[in-house]
Amino acid sequence: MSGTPLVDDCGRGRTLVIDFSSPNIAKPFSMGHLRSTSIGNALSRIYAALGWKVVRINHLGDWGTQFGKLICAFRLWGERERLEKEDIAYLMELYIRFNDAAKADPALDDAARAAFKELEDGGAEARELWQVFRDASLREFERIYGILDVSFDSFAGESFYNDKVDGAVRTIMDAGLASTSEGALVVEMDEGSKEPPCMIRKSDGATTYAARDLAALFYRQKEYAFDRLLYVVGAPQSLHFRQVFTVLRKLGLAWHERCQHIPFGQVLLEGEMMSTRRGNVIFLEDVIKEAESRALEKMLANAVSDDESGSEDSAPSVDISQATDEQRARARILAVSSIIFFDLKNGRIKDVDFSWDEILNPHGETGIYLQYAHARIHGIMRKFEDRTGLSIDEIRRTTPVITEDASWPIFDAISLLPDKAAYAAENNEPPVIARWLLDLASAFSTYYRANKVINEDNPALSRERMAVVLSVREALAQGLQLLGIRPLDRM
RNA sequence: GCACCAGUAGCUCAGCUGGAUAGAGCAACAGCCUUCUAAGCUGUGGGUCACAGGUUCGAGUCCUGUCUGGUGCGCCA
Repeated sequence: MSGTPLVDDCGRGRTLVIDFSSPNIAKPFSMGHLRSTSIGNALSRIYAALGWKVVRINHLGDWGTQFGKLICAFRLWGERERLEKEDIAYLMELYIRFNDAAKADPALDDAARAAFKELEDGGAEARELWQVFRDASLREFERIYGILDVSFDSFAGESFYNDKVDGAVRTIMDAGLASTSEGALVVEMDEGSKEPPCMIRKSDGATTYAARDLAALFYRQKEYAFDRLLYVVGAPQSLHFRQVFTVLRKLGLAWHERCQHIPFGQVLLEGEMMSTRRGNVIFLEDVIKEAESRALEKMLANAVSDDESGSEDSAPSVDISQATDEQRARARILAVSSIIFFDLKNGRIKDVDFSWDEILNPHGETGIYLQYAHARIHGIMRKFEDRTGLSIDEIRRTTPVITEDASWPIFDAISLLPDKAAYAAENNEPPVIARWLLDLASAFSTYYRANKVINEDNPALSRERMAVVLSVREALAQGLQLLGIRPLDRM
């Protein structure tokens, strides 16, 4: 723990259930998946800091016709050894191959639907394949979540609700809300509303996305008795959530008001939606690797120009393979910081066009800038006691005496955090914290340039400035953590 | 066709719920490393806040309409 909490625990005693990340199984983690993950993770941390009890749910897309496709593809071309060795990459290959083949031969789609029906009916072989696919995918996701420092309390995905859907449908029918339309079971929206009805059972009797979400809602309300339920899901699904929440309201369930869809804009590639199937997709790990090697390069170059006091204007050539494990670990955290921050610095609802140049840019309003400010304070701390003979701990424990005008803008910036955190939670907008961090880091950077903290001749000044800088460090660390970013002590 | 979302500097965006001369970053240009990390700091140029009305003492912010763009619209999830 880093000292006293900087935000009020106004959410004490309340429970938040937050559904985020929720990737579809059998596809590698793409930049498209990152948004829900980073926004959801940041919101989880912000609410938790405000005292809420937070239940993080990864509603895995581990059910549906797509598994019929995978099962079919595996029966046609599958090799166990490759699956075990290549995990998710192999699954994706099969998935793409199947989709291509189905374009030429539509009968394959029927076979896929049949295979999914087998799965739903509990066919042993289909079930076994599904389990293998799911396990392989989950292993891969857990690895990525480890890199991102994201965790979940539950991975109960769509398959988990398979045996709960009938109950949910029955509840809706018993309430007299369901009607039959073109052979399917639907709930009509409000009188006079132009919204299409919510379909809860297909004409062939199969369950729908909406029915599974309703089953999940009933289950979560019973299991967690939440005060708020957030769905961090892309904006294109707005209609779906309006329909589902309307069904809750029509059932007379007062808690429908506690459920909220938190939409966000899509990550586009050259103006188009990313699609694993079409192959125009950027994988998260490729971005992390590129950012990491650039960070390492800079890190090693800095170390070189540090040793040779000569002016090394043109970047010295460095050999990344010489990096220590410790340097690699730092570079990775820095890479992840810049990617997460890039995702969180702007309003949720905006679409973002993916650009290597922008996401890898080390200058300006970036995660790197924030980490740099934090690391520089640690740099001062490492030298302070030897040079001044003063104790950091002692300064930390003492109420600072403020005499310099330059100190005030810093404390003013810091003092905004509680309001920002409350506002960020109320509006479910992590970027509010991101913008506050940039303001604080910018104020600090200016201060840092103009006010040397270590001053051997003036202990009183050293004390005051150290107190200022320690407060900045704590606030930066706290803000970064609210966004799910691990602060670095050294760069 | 209907619904939802958006439109602020060349580009990417803030603008915390109506308050004074609209702010950052990137890009461009000009400066700053013998002193705590230059992944930084300082400065310059750049805006009819899509358009038109309305409410108000006051509108980038609220209302109406128009235009432009994005997304979605029962048997995918």
